[in-house]
This record gives sequence, structure tokens and C-alpha cells, in this order.
Amino acid sequence: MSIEQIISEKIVEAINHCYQQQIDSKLVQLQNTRKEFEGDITLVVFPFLKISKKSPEQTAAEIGDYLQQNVSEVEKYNVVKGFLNLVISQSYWVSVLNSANADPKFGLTQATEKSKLVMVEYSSPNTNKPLHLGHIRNNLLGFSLSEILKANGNKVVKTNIVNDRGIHICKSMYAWKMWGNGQTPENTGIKGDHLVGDFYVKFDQEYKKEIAELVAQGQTKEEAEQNAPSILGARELLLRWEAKDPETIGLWKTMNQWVYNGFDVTYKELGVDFDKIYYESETYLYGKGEVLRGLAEGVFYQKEDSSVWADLTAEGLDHKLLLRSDGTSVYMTQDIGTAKERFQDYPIDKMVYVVGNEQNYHFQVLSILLDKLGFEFGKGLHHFSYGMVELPQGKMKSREGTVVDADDLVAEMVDVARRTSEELGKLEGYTPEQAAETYKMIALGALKYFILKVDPKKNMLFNPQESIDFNGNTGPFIQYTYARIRSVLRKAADREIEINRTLPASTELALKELQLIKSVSQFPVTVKEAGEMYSPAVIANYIYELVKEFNQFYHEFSILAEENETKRNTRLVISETVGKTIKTGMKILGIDVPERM
RNA sequence: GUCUCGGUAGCUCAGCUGGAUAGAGCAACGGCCUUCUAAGCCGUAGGUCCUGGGUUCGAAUCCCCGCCGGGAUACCA
Repeated sequence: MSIEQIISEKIVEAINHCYQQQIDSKLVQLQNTRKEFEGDITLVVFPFLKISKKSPEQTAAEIGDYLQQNVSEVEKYNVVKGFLNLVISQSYWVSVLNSANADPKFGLTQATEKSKLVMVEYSSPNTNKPLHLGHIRNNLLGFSLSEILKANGNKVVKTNIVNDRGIHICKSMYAWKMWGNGQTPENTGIKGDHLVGDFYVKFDQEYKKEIAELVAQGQTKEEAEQNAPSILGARELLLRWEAKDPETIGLWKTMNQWVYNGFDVTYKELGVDFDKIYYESETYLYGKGEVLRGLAEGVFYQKEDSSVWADLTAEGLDHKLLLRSDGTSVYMTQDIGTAKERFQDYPIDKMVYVVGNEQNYHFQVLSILLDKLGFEFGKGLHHFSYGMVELPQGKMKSREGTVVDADDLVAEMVDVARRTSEELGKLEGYTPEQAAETYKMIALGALKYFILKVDPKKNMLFNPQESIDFNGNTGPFIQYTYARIRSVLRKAADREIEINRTLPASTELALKELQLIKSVSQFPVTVKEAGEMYSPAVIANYIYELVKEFNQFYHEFSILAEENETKRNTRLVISETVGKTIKTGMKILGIDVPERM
């Protein structure tokens, strides 16, 4: 049981003892004591004044007396206005440090057989263009969220549904057929997803030209959009694809494979992976049966043109189309099918969709529809909705060429990391391979931390000129601190200093050391909070605070040069524990930390 | 129109399940490398927490009317 829980219980007891009232423990508001006051844990006593019918100061003093006498960890207390500041004994903090240091899984909850199985869907790319900054946010959030759920004792299946069919894919295919001249990733040296993406752009260019020509010939814009040869060609390819025309299927498979090979490289670079991949081409027909069942059961209704709809006006929403008049599926239909499929494939307790907030309405409707269809998991779906990444000039638009390409961005950041590192003269003695690995680690650390430290539900701004920064509240700052700690520990080992990892209860701690231990002790709570809030940002901001504190400590105190061996040992144990906490926390964010930088 | 998310320092963001003088980083200015990594540390300056009401002992935080911005809103996925 944590010290907060113990004190909380004892406060309930104290109220009962002093004022003969049984109170709900929810009334007990504990917080960390602000740095400017003496103490570790603070009780806000205002809520108890009605019960005590005494002044805040007197009430606080009476509760303080009781705690001091009945809780061994409470050494003394002081009262400032309505705040009761409790001073916890140093020996308690020493024991916290000892157990944090000794526990290799400090802060993490292990999964057991009884753990919930959570499926996390993320990434979900289209196979007609390469990944961009928006996908990066999705991938990083999805991966980190999975790690957070694991750290809270859940079993996690990471899944990716690849949108590999539809008119947009046919556009790339059409462009390749018309203007491709047999280009392949192999004969051009262009990464497969980029090559296919180039043809998607090419399609749009030609399509626009054709529209302009037709308009010049007297057609309206709407007519021209329907009659342009390119769009007719793409539609024909879609029909052939659905008719399973071997040549079309062959081209589709070939071009998709180029894209997958490209994605694999990007995913590997980003350090994200999946346990199960679904392909929409294989699942897009599944939902239709469910919708027809719903229609037969009277859950849905049919219009004269034979399209099928759901009436959601009772839920305060609109009517939603589920099957077109020609009987084909829409996006929603497919997601119904995919959901059912997944719950058949795995004993899922909780389904999480990592999808942008532009689809809030979609998932709200999906949840209701599945519930109406009688799936008990319907209501429990969780849409992890995150905000857009914006550029200084506004939203990214792939057709206007204002997207920040994922591969380009990573490459550029690696380059900046290398230049910075070389300028600072770090990594001397490293082999080129080791150095390259470290540059990549730093670059990705910067990118990942930059994105993950922001509250997921908020839109965020990415400024290519300014956002690539390695100083201040950044990933490299944290990595640097870790490398410093490792360096100290390496030197300690070189000097054959043995670390005694179990500090005696009587160990004396300087203020800064105490603060560091308190920060470390918050790690498990932080992991839990991140799990409850579905927020990697909670972890990121915690690590930053911890690291800032360590740097102050590092600056203020000598570790290896300390002549008093007891003090030196204490500082080594603290450093080691902080280092371990940094590493574990960063791992949850999907960020690696280097031994040197 | 309706629904929804947001508005905190010049910029990017914390803080938001109500608590003590609203915090960081960047940018600006000034200090600290013969001592464990200066990708660091210390300091100065910078705020009507969008406006206005309400609830409360106490509101950046909760509720309501506005204003501004993003997104969604019946046959794209």
C-alpha cells in the first residue's frame, strides 16, 4: 500500500476520532507539498471545517497530531492556512528508493491469465501513397498507447487494417498503366510506396487537365468531372477488380506489394509493429450480411430505391446509410464487418481504435449500430481520437503537395542529429556503425517525443524549421541525461567502485536527493494515470520533470568525486534508479536511450 | 443549422477529477566549462488563463450566454 493510501485511511480515522463523524475517503484531498513549504504530502483541510466547526488552523493541527501519533511514517507536520503539510520520515523514502532500485519491473504491472485483452487498431494506411506526418502521429500514439496498456497489466494485440482497395487505388493503377512506362521500384530505385504515390499525384494532374479541356469544350464542371477519360478509366479498373479480372488483380497485387515493401521500411524506421494485419480487400464484404440481418430483424429500414438505412434520431443523431441502392457497402458497413470478425478471431475485452478526431461521428455511430445489432461489445468500443498535425501554412493536403513525408522527415532529422553530434565532438571512439545508430536514436527520440508530449486530443503545430530542436523539453535532452548517468556508472565500474544497493534506513538525504526519490516514487502512479487517461503525454511530461530534477542534482553534487563513501554510494544508487526509470518510461513511449551521446 | 473539440507568455505546450504567489521549453538579455558529458546549470524579462455571468470558503480548472478557430454532419474510405 502506498503512503498516500495509508495516510488517507488514517485521516478518515482521525476525523472519526476527533469529531465523531464517519466520512467518505473521497473527501480526503492529498497532494504533493509545494516545494516552497516544508513537507512531503499535504492535506487540504477546508472540506472538514463543516465537520470540525473549528478554524482551518486548529482543525489541521488536530488531524496533524493524530497522524503524528498513529502513523509511524509521519515524522512531524506544519500548518499553513488550511493546508496540513506532513513531513514523512527519511527512512521511508530510503525504503522507497531501495525497492525501486531492486525491482527490475519498477512501475510496470505484469499481465496474468486474468488480464484483459485489448486490441489496438492503429496506422490503417491507404496503399496509394506513402506515409506522412499525420500517419506518424497515429503510429506513435498507437504504439505508445499499446505499451501503456501493457505496462498496466493488459494483454495487447496491435492490429492494422490496410485500406488496399477502392477507387483511390485504381487511380494509381490507371496512371501507372497510362504513363508508367514499366517503371518499378527496382528499375527506378524509388521506394515502392513513393513510386505508387507519384502515380497517384500524376493521376490527379492529368485528371485536372482533362477537366479543364472538357470545360473549354463547353461541358459544365460537374459533367467534366464525370466524363474525363482518367476517371472513367479508374472506374473501369474498379469494376474489373471486383469482377476479379486476372490482369487487373495482378497489377493490383504487384503495386500493393511495392507499397507494402515501402511501408515495412518506414514502420521499421519508426520502430512500430503489429501482431495482426487485416486487409480491407478481404473483409469489406463481411458487413453486408450483418446489415441485411439487421434489416430482417427490423433494426434497419429500406427506402424505395432499396438502399438500407439506420434511424438514429432516437439517439439524437441522423439517419445513416448502410447499403447503397445498388447493394454495395459503405465505409460503415465494412467497419461493422471488421469488428465482428475481430471479436471472432480474438477473445477481446476491449477494442481501441486509434483514428483521428475527424472520425468522431463515425465511431459514435459505429458503436450504436453494433449495439443495435446485438453485439455486447458495441458499447465498449473506444475511439482514441487524436488531433491533426498542422503546418505553419495550415492543414496538410497531399494533393497540394504540402504534406511532410515520413521518410523525408526522419532522414532530415537523422542528418541534423549527425551534424549536431559532430559539431559537439561527441561519440569519439565509436565505430561509424555505432555512431550512425546513435544518430538515428537521437533523431527518432526528438521526433517521437515532440509528438507524444502533446495532449493527444489537441491539434498540434509542426514547424519544420523550428520543431527540430535538441535543447530544452525534447527527447534528446532526456536521452542526454540518461547518457550522463550511464557515463557516471561506467566510470564507477572502471574504478571498481562497488555499489551497495540496499541503503540503510538511517541514510541521510540532501534536499535535492529527497526530491529525486519522491519524483521516482511517482512513476508507478504516473503509468497508471497514463493508462486511465490513454495519454502518452502524461508519461512524457513526467519524464521531463524527473530529468530536469536530475540535471539540477548532477550540477549541484559530485557523485564520483565525493570522498564520503556513504554519500557517494547513495548518489550512485539514486542515479542508477533515476536512469532505470528514464529508460523504462521512454520505452513506454517507444523511444530508445543511448549509452553515450 | 446541429453536434463536437479547442482558446493559458511573442511562439510551441504543461497545469484542467476545484486548492497555496499560473509553470516549462523556444526566442531575447546576462552569468557558469583546468573538477563525473555545457545536447547542461543559474538568473532577468515576459500573463485581462478569449469576454461576461454563476456555483464555492476558494475557479485557468465546474455550469451557463456569447466571441474566435478546428472537425463532423445521409450513398469517399
